[in-house]
Amino acid sequence: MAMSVRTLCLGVLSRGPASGYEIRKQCEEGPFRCFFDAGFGSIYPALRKLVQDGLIVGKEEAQVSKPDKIVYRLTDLGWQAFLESLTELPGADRLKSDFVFMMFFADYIDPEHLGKVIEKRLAWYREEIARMRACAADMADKSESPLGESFALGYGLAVYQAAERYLKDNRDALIGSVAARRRQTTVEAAE
Amino acid sequence: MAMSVRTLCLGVLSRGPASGYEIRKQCEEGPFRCFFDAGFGSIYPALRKLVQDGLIVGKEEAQVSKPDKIVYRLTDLGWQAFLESLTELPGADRLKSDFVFMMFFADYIDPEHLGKVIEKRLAWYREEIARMRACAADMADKSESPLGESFALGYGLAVYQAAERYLKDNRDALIGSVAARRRQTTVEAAE
DNA sequence: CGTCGCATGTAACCAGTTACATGATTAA
DNA sequence: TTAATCATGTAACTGGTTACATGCGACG
Repeated sequence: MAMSVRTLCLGVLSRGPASGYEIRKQCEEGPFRCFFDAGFGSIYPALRKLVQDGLIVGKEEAQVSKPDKIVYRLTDLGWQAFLESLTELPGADRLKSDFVFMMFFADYIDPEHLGKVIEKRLAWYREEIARMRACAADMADKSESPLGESFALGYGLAVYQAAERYLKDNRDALIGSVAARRRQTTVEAAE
Repeated sequence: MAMSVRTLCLGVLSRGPASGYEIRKQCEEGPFRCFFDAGFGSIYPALRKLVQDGLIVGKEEAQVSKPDKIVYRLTDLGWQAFLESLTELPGADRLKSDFVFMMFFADYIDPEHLGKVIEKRLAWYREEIARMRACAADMADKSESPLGESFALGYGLAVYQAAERYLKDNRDALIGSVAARRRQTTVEAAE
């Protein structure tokens, strides 16, 4: 299965009709947040393509004190394509982390800056974890909420918590060691 | 800091001279493996660009019973650029996971296929964890190995282990529930 | 005698990002 | 009146992937 903005849109629409703007919102805020990202610049063209291919249909809806919006929903063909995509094998995960790249070269980073960077990441993780917890609580309220959604959310939560814990537990040792090594090399250079 | 193949090459070369081919190998096998990925099609052009910009220099080296290779190393300017890139703030991580996308819609997946997919992912995690452990052991042998490298490796290990554990602990419940719900809806449809 | 590993590269392609354009309404 | 939110979209660009081209030596 090649996860692209295209399949992402099908997935979001399988949960109910939505406009392009709302799809974007769900990527930013909903349970999707941690795994997917797509900007307007990729969503709108994808939606148009999906309409062309007959996988979705759009209906313009007027709103009070808001611009009109085009609400899309899956067609039978769209449902078929979506369900079929779920029978394939998922491709490999791809993680691109500037942060880990940086940590990899921590020895070259000023300990003070290093501390700041890790602190910031830690704060970010905590925010994300809180958001996910809130999302999980929301889900628990609704009975008959999809099993997959809570499984995926739990998965993300487990991973984020592990990352948070690792950073919390190892940050001081790393920063301390880097600082110590720096002092040492400074002394050596002076001799 | 915008992590790109360009900065990736600088990072790899900061650990010692290497050819384009060797850089690729390190991305595939070394401690970089879990965080970065780049093919020849992006590495070779990046290297040429870096030479043009004066950040690295290449020297052709003959080898016995192997094709010649071009070994690159950082120039002073290259070191400067690399170190400076480490003073910036890292961008947000981007994870693209077909697997989590699929799990999100587990309710629509045939339980048998679901089991197979999760099993495969679990096996993959175990392989990766073993590889990382071996890599960590290698590092421990060498004294004076960079602190950042083991920190980054430990971080990856922590995350992968958490993912593995979550999958192991929750897989049966998920598959069971999906199967049960399917049976139920089948019965309801029959009525 | 085939094919795998080493080694370098190019060209076409594609997906997605960024920046821009438009415009109404609402809250500070 | 300024900024923010809702809402849709386009055009240019960038970065990276894929597939191809080339060639030698080793191994089975």
